[in-house]
Amino acid sequence: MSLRLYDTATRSVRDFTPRVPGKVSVYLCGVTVQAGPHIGHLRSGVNYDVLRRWLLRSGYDVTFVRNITDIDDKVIEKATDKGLPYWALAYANEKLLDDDYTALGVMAPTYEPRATGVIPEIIELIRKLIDKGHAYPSTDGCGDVYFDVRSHAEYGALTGQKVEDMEAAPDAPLRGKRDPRDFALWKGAKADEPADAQWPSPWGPGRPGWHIECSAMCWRYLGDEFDIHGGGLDLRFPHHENEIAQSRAAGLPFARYWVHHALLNLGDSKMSKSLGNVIDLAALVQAGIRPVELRYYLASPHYRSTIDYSDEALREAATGYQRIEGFVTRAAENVGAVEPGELPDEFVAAMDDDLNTSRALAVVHDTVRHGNAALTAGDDDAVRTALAAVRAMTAILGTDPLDPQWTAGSRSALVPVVDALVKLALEQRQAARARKDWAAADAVRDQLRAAGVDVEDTPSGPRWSVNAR
RNA sequence: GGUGGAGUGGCCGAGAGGCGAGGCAACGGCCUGCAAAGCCGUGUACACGGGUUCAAAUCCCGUCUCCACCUCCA
Repeated sequence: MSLRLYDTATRSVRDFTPRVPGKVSVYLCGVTVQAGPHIGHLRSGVNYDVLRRWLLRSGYDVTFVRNITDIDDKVIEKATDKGLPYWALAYANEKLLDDDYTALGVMAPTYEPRATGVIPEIIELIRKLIDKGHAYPSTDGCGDVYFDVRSHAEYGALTGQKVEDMEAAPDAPLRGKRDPRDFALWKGAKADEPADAQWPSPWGPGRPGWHIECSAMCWRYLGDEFDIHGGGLDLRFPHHENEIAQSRAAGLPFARYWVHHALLNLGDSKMSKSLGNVIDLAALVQAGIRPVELRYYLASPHYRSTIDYSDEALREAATGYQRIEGFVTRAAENVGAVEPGELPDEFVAAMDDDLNTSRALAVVHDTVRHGNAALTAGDDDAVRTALAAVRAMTAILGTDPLDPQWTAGSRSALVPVVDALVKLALEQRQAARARKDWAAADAVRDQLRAAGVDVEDTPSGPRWSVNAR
């Protein structure tokens, strides 16, 4: 049994077979950095990070490219509003995105190209398209170059639409278009646009249209054909449809599998910058949610299921994560930090089945339950087995509680100091308990709790931990 | 108007013709001085109306509601 993936282009789950045995190339449509990221963007990062980890664990050599779209109308507009060059705003937002991805344990991509870094490839692609009769310069002399939608018979195949049935963009001035559905490959510079947002081209100064950059980046970094192209459901049309049209019409085979993740809704609609219904990581951290808990929340539902965000559901997820974390830390205290081991067959089957993380997580919880029972029974071998399995499984999801990514904070030099101090207090408490002075014993525990230290009595004596929040 | 998708127990969330995924919450029990954690047990849910079938949450027909896309969007 090996990986099966849902492919949007065929609307079916297909066996995944990479183009080159043993190697997988992935292109993920990243973010247009017009603003800082919200948790919907983070879902995207986490979902594909899980895909990537699963491919790696399956033995593939993975080349993972995720782009940054650093120029477009809104970036220019917002930068101008703030009196900044477009590139300063784009870079600042790119850093914010990177910070959040890092905080959530999303692995850095193999490469992260920017749209403005592939202008030569973009010009080359446009030239090919014009030569083949799939693109034409605007007839009104504005410097735009358009893709001729009618010239490409496959146009609409990805989303199952017929060109005739599509609504013509209501706000689109025809400018020099032959058909209102034709889209810009190159946008001629306008008089009021900043000079540093323009590049020379055979069709006059200007900048790339929205879609062509991705075709160019795929081509430049992954070649004529590659395995998986990913992105949000909202990008299927027009963005991905247009990418396919451009690349195929230019003679490139392009992506072999199309993976789209569902969106994260807040209220009645998807979280989006333009609607303003946005929550970011900083706000959640402020509310006491740890990044690993957010990651768990984002990775738990299937990637093709919409997440209707709610504080309550996020808190419940955090509690669920803490159950796993509780077992892992207690187990490690008892039998030492066992390294991640073999994956249970059921977990592998769930992940191979179009990355069914929910089903995979059920296996994690089952294993945790058995591990807890083993802990109570004092069966160290069983504890070690369960711990190794839980660590291996959670590592795939990127939520292994013992991963240094998440334990770094508690590895403070102060830990031994606190440990010594707490031990002193616990000695007092044990003494009080020995003489059955429950009031005094409970007072110690209450004071420790107030100071941020939880005390639990176990068969092997009291243990302490810092309050989760 | 066109194209995809969804409605599952108090909540979240898998499943997709017959065996009650899993988590959170709740209740009962065990353990505990108490607590916490943990373990055991308890819930018979699949939007609605028809139909097919020995058997339907799962298939078919119809209805309702919701989401996404067709315009910048992860």
